[in-house]
Amino acid sequence: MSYFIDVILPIPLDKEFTYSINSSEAAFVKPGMRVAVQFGKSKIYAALVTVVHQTPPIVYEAKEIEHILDESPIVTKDQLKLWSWISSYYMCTKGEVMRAALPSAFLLESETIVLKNENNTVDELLLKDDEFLVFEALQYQSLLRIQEIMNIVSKKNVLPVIKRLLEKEVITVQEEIYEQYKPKIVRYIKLDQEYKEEEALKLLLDSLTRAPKQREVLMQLFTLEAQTSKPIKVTELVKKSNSSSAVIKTLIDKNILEEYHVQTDRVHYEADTQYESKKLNEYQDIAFKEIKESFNTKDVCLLHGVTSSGKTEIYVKLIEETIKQGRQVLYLLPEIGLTTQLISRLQQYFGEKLTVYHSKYSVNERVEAWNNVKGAKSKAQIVIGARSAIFLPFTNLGLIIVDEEHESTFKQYDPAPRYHARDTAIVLGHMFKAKVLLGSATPSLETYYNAIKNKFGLVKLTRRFGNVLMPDINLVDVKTKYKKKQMTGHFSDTLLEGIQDALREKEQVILFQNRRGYSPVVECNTCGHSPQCPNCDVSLTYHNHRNQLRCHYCGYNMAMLLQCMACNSTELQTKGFGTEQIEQELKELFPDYKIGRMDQDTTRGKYGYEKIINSFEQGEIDILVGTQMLSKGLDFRNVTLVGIMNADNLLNFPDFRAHERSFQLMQQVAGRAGRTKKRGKVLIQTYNPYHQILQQVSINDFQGMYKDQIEERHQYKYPPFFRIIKITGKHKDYNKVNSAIDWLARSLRNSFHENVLGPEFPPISRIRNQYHKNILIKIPQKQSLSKTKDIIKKIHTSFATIKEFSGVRIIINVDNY
DNA sequence: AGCACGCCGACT
DNA sequence: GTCGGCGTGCTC
Repeated sequence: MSYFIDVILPIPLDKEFTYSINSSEAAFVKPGMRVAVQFGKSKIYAALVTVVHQTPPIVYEAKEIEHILDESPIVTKDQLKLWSWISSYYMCTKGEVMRAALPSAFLLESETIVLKNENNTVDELLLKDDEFLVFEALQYQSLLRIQEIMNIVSKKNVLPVIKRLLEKEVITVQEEIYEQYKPKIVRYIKLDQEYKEEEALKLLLDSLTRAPKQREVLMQLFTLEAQTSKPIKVTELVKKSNSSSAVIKTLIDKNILEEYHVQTDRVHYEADTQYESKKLNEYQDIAFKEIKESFNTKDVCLLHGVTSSGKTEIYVKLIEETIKQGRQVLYLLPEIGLTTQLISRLQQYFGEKLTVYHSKYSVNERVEAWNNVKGAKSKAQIVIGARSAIFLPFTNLGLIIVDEEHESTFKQYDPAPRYHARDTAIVLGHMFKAKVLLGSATPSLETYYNAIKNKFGLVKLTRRFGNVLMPDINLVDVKTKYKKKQMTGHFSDTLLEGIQDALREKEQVILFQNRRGYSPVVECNTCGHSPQCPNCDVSLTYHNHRNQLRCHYCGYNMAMLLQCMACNSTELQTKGFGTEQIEQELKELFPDYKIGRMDQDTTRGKYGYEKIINSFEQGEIDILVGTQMLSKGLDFRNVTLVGIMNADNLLNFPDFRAHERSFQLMQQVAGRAGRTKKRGKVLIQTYNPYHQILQQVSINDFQGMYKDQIEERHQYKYPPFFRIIKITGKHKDYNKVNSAIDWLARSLRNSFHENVLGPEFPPISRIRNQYHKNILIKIPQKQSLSKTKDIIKKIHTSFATIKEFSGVRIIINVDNY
């Protein structure tokens, strides 16, 4: 009897592949295990088994697998179900989902290594120069990696060289695969059984009088053993006894000491004093009860609570109840780097039961978290993480919390799968019959619509914690301020007075400017030319700090020009402003105060955020200037003034969500002000103070904003009334994308008629030397989603057969918002 | 995605 | 004349 398995490979191919296995392998292998398989001529991948069966493939001979990689499945059936849902809903391959879902340590790949061919004598004269270099290197080194060969011959394409050397039988090659995950082993030490008797011990110590070092080690070991019942680490003993590992090795060799190894986890928190969770105030308590009530009839509930209303405490109560039932909790956050404050708070309540999972953890740490979740270990009962945490192997999920539900970072944009973690979490919750709580001070229109339409429960929390008042928001009309000459740089007199007042009271100030760098455009005063990025269709942004011009899309940079590239005029002018310029102006205006800046440029590195946040918290910084980052869940006690430098560039963004986003962003930033007793103040500078959205922001009118925006969405056929799929073509040749996407749009129009928008070049049509062109497909609610996707797939397939358009990359983005 | 195979320009 | 550029097609 012959056996076969179907596997998913971690590459963007739509098919599953069939390999053959023998009967003993068939008895062992189960769906969800990884197997190493050869794919193509040389590559070996870790593939994931989905089905074990006995149907031989018809048109080809199945290859055999290399070997089985796991003792037991690492991926659960539920996960495979979720993967399928993601791949069909977001129109990507299962391989792409696999790549996103598994910690990279599970995705082994092979590497070709080059060895000397021992059973052949080489005539060196027959070798060419680069071949000889490799041959010579092999005389000193037993094996070479491709990377090393590249360095030796200083070429990037080394395959022809290797091929020729193989033909001349100078070398052999091997595929080396390795597991990246290495369990962390700790060496412990104890006294050999033989010396447990006091008599024997005494004799031993006497015998060591002439080896004082060894004696000292033993004495220390006794002391340590007396102090604690825990096992003693070798490293600890070395340190305490001031000796070396050599001494200990001698003792081990003499069979006086015995060493043993234990596998431990890298990630663990000290289970320091566990705080009792705080008692809820009356409003929180009502909200808590309402949420539970809504969970009786609905699976999803929206908690709409104004900024600093104490949503976290409610989450904590819900988490407590869920883990009491022995079920797991998933807590999703938009960006984990920004939320150390929240994590340490949760750690105080839940201590060891909490696992943090995100991309900045090492591959090994992630594997451990994965295994702990899979084994339903108590230390992973609560998982807090960014969007990729939805891929963990939960077995008994009871509650999912999606905090800051409106955040766009929940949607993955660039590599496929282009999934939305909030929406996927709802599907995941459904699979486990778990409850999903969405929390936000400024819910997204889609979610709020679902809540209004009774699809989700809706619970409101309108009071700030401790009855702190909502901040007082004022609009400052900079147009008249300029006319009346009441502006200093980019600051209106109103804003400056506000800052001075706050500083005088020893309070802190946050200033928001949604653009980094010094100025986004540099222009020649004589000829009007402005330096552009050579790879992208954008002006270069001037960064004063490094005196550089930088492209924010591809990272291209050059030294700041001294004269215009077109006319050699030395009169160059900067236009527009970013955080850097605000920082500089502030330094001149308030030389006695410390100014901090928080944007992508200052938060590089693992602890970039924390450094700035900490020093702001400690009061080392008086005024903090920053971009969007400032809006995300930071909790500063002493901030009483928030200034938004320029609201207009938010509102004028060419996107159907621009208004909603602006509202959310400004509300969130405003929410940073006045979190304690004193009422906070917010000043918004704008050229357009009568703009509807700004008016609504200023009076906290979420309902009004919702009503207006939802009407516009309805009128212009946008979500939640229509679904949207965006199709983008990319190619380095402008004409090629242009005609290819036009063709695609025409075919799509045959099926979807007026619901196909475009094709259109985006405002920035070239990024990294690739031209982009977009098509938008709007899908009415009554139109079947799956049929629509089938049609799109069919058109895509026939598109792919047209030779003329080959090389044009097509990106399909479902719910591209 | 990778990688091999195959066809055309720029160099020893 | 070869080297190496990239377009094309396939992978169980």
